Amino acid sequence: MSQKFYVLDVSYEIEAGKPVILIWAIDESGKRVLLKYDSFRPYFYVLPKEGADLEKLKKKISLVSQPKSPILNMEIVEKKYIGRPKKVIKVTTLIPESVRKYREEIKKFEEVEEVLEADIRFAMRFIIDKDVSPSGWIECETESLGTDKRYRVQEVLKIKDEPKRLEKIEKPNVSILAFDIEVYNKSGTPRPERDPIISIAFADEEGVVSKIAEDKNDAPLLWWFRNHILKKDPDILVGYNVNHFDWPYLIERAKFWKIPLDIGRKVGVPPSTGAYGHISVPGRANVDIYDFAKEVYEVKVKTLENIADYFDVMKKEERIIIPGPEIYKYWEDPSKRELLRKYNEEDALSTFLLSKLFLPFGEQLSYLTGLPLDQVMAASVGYRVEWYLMRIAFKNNELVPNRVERKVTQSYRGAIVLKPLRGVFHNVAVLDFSSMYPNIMIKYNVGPDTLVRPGEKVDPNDVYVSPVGHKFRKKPDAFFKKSLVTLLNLRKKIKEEMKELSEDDPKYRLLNERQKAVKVLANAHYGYMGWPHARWYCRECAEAVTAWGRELILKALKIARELGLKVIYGDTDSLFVIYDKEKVKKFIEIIEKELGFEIKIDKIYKTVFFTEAKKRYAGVLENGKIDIVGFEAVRGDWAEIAKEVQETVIDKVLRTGNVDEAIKYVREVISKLKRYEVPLEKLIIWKTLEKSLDEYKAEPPHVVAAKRALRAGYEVKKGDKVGYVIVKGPERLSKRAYPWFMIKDIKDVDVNYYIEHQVIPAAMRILGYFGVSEAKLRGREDGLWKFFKK
DNA sequence: TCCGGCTGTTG
DNA sequence: TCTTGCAGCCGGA
Repeated sequence: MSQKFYVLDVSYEIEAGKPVILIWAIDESGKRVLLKYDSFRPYFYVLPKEGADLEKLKKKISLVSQPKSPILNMEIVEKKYIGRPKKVIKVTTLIPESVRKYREEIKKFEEVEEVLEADIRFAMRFIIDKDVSPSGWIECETESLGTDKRYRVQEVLKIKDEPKRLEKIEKPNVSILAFDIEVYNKSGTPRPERDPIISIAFADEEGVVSKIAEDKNDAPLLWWFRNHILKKDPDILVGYNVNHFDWPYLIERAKFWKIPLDIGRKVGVPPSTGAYGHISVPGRANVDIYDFAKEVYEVKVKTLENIADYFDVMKKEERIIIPGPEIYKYWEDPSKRELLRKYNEEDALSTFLLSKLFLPFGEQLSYLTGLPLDQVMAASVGYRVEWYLMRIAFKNNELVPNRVERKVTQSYRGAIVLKPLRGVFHNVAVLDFSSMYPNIMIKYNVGPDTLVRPGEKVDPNDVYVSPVGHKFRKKPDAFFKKSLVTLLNLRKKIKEEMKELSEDDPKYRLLNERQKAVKVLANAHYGYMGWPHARWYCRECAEAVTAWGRELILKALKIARELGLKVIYGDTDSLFVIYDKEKVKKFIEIIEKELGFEIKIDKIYKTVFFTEAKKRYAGVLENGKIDIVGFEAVRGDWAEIAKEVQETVIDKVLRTGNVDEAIKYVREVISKLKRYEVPLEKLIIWKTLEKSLDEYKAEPPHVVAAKRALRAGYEVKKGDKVGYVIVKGPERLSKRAYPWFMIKDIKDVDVNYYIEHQVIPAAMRILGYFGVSEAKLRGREDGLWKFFKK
């Protein structure tokens, strides 16, 4: 009988010398099962050199066959390689690990041009070939193998026929368990070989539980951790920054005590490091919520508290926050241990609540790309696009190009940014080309397969010529075009389906996440082409796309002016115009008719303000909300106090036009600073260490502060955010930068720096354009001051 | 006073 | 480890 299964993860194992695909799944009744499929075999392609004798080559390949993993089959197949038809030999073997060895050997043959698709992991190969989607459904004929002590599932089943993809949107009840650990860290950054775990908390649908270590022996805690997961048997494990902190720490501590950490669904198998630096747990999806947080760029300092606060999951004012460097104190003091427990539990709970919010999108991205849920968010944007493209390639009989090491090649020209008209404007419409780059790629059939290479002869009627001279064949459809059309049509279909549903239908929510995932993938295609690491890298293609984009926006600008629309500003695919309803309507029609692209009103500003700087403006939207773009207020590398001041000034000036009140407000903040009444946390400046400390040529403040933290015993590495504060003293500024947690007394802080270099510049950036002088802002009269300065 | 290093942003 | 264009701070010559 045919059965339906929701796929959680796909892996494989070698059983009796043969590979068996393992599909960890949930059946329609909610039973956790393991499906075994034993008739899939690893393979790769051999692309012969021009004119090579294929039969001879086959014989030569058969000679390298090894008994442990013999070459089972060789077949000459017709494929396409970057759009050109090719005859290749498909070589099938037995053991996935042997593919690499065969590749290295066969690559050396003089008749061989390239060995292709020999670097696709076996489980992914299966997912692509059988069109299986993790976080989606399959249907197949099965035979029960009953229970099996080796696997922690309710039933093991053997797939008797072929697993078939099933389009079914409903989701079974997938169980989520969140956890968080706290560790002892008296001497700065905790070290697992020395510092024990002092508290662990779990959170799920049923609530929160935790356990605190009684002494420095954390073995009981580790056993409790293991047994709690096994008891709960979650499908998805979540945590915050677990891939780079909690898991490596737990694994080290478990090693120290020789405690088995086999918390997955395979008995005796501990977590291991996966392809994208994530921790892989057999049979469960181990998901790091930090991977979602990374992409929430509205939140600058991405601590769990900040992300949870931003998404209204747990407000900062309503919870306990213990600063990292002080955690150990709460454990050492018995009267404070309950606070530590509370803190730990609130972290686990907020992680759980965030996972409910984020996972649906991750599941849809997983469904589309084919990457299992635990990998898809850990993988970078480029890899997500690439796995999606590999599925498209398989469906179109296209060979997947190998990854090639490329030097940092010459860069290319990007988009156009118009110089804004300086000042305050009312009733401004922002007109945006819809999906400009994807639509250019589709219209001009852009791709490495249609690109006319130097020396190739073509009829001028058969190609599109970009403004920078690159030519693309009009036929057949480019590989990227197929991919994009598929995505754009899918999005249309999803949106139509959504119209039939009410917004509180769970199916609506799922479809909405899916259409968002589709959009993300489509929009990343252009950037992918310009990524030197991409398999389908094509610099000329990316260059042509931006060139067509520039042409398009300039043509639109001309049309707007001819219609008498006043253009204030424009960037890449948008034009800001004074909103004249009739003219804008006409403009949209002309763009559609004459240029063949869709342009839409994205938003309307009641008031919008520009300095002469590009990519910086602020406005009040029709709904009354303030929108700030580019200015210090929306950057993460300015002190909170400066951002707050600028935001308030913008609000006052744009909404009420009350410049005097803004001045009064700034003066008050300056006075507060002088009286040390602004809390330290609003004075921290956060910057990322983009390199490791010894790579810096210069010594900017955040590097100086980072070095101080390092000397104090804190681990500081590339990619970390460093929060520093400027203190008083005679030396130059950077020498006075200290890590925020090393400041003992707020009176050590150089408030003058914050007044002169943070608050006043941030306020003046706006007020300067309303005729306010720095002297006036400081409370002095204009005149003499100005005279002396000049 | 100018330039390069550096970061975080932009669409 | 998806792209380029841009502003602005800081140190050092």
